[in-house]
Amino acid sequence: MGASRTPRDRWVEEGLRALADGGPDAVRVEALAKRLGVTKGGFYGYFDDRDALLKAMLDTWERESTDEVIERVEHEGGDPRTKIRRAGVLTFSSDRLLPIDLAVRDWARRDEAVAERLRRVDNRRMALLREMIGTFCSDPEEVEARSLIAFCMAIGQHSLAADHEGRTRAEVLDRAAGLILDS
Amino acid sequence: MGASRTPRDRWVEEGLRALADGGPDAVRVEALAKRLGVTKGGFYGYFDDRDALLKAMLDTWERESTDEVIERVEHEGGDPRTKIRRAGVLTFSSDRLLPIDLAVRDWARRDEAVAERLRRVDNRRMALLREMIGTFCSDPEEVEARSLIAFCMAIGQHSLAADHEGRTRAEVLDRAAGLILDS
DNA sequence: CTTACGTTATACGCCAGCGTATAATGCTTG
DNA sequence: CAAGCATTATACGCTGGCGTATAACGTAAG
Repeated sequence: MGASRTPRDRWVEEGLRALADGGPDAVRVEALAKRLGVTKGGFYGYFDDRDALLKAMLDTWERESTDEVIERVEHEGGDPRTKIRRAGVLTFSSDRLLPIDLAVRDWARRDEAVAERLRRVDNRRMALLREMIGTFCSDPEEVEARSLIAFCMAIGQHSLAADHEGRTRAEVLDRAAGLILDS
Repeated sequence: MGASRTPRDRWVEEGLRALADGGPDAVRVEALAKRLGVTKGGFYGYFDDRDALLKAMLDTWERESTDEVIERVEHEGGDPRTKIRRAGVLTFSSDRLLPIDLAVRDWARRDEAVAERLRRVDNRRMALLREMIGTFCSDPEEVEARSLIAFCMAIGQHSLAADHEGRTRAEVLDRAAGLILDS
């Protein structure tokens, strides 16, 4: 048998890159083919149509941004605050996952199926936050509130264009994290 | 002279609606015409091309989401916490402005000119937050941190799909606002 | 070396959308 | 009422993108 010269995964990978760069509308079969250095000839051997690729991309994203992140966080251990920051780093400092995450969030506002997937992912992340923050904060209402704040910060900071008058964003974020994560 | 049956503003308005619903790629001249009950015939009397419409839309959005909001907030008065909440309500609870705002944020990640506009808008909002929070918090570092948190919450909450185990989002948000805005 | 099979290239029909040209329409003013 | 002019409809050419069909290609197995 001829080996797969452009395997299914390469299409998914390139699709995720296009999604990150230009949103779902930028995921064009022929454009991906061009970037892969082939024509779209082989594409329809792996996928029924463009929509099947989009689904496969979301499958990959969902798996990578939950199971793999959580597994690594649990495996590497550390105290709760360290775990929170590490989960944040793994998800939201990744050049790979972060832009995809942001694109998916915007996509979810227009596509109910995507919104459903995002809800699954966010609920797992939120559960992790609750667990970690719950170890040093006893009021359940406040645990929930702080978890929400932490999550909103992790996402929102990347959608925010404001400057900070001499301070760097990282400095302000560090101070903000202190306010939320210190009991 | 024949009165303008479909004035320039109607095109901008319908364009903003399309942007809110489907992002910049959904702003299609012929689709807007259909929704306006006309053909695209008149469009090119007002705009050189589709790109000119996009610019006009951003002009309108920029004006409405800064000058008009700030003017109303300043005019209606109240104590700082009230003003903050009112500015948030005006911008981020508006069925009209909120979806446009979120769409513009995503757009800005891919278009430097849009990012530049967003930076102007966000800096003005951030200045308002700083001023208000500065009235009950003396440490400038902490003012900046709290302002960033408040802003991230205002935006981020709408991109977040997680549930809250029996509580409503509004309840959790209220508690979170308390943590940030109480000195 | 040849065959068989999976992969890729090429060519096609189709539709959506942009921008232009030109004709029809309907106010508005004289 | 008629003329003039802005607005709108219609028709066109063009491009890009989807999905299909078929032919060329290359590699592994016999």
